[in-house]
Amino acid sequence: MGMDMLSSGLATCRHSLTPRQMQEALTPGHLKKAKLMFFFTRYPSSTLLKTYFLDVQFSRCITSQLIKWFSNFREFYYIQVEKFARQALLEGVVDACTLQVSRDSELFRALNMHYNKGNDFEVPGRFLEVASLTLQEFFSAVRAGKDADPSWKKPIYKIISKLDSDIPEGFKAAGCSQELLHS
DNA sequence: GTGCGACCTG
DNA sequence: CAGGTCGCAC
Repeated sequence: MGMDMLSSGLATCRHSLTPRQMQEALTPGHLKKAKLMFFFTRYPSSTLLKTYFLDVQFSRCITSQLIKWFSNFREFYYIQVEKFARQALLEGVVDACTLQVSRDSELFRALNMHYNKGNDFEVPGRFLEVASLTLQEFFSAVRAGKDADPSWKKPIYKIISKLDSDIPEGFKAAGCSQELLHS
């Protein structure tokens, strides 16, 4: 009721900055690059991001936007995995161990479609391992009825957050979006 | 106070 | 994906 909507956070980006200060926003190319980076890291720190987007003039807004992107990536990722985990449960899967995400599985297709649209990047095998583990964790949790707890996903996030791997140096190159589009 | 993450919404 | 809110930690 009448409260000012001036909450802190991303919305505070609009300030009286000179044209030169507020220049250089993130481009579609940066987004594409970020999506591919997701195959290696699900929880990149702002520090790490700064070292992989050397062509970006970081500001609180830019940093927040990049962090937000990965947050959105994770959201999509976990939703997809959970969906397939529940589906496997309904289909009568018994051993969580038998749930492996391969390059020809439907889950992979969905994820690859989202983060690697043109399928022009070779997804690292490590990502398949992480995805498989995530799938198994969700499967086991749901099967055990853990989802009754409002915060049942937290333990899973904790596990997955420790599985980030190093990002290839090639990603540091400004126009890497082009070179990476091989194989 | 600020930064970050999850969750919800459009 | 961006916008906003809430909660947690520093």
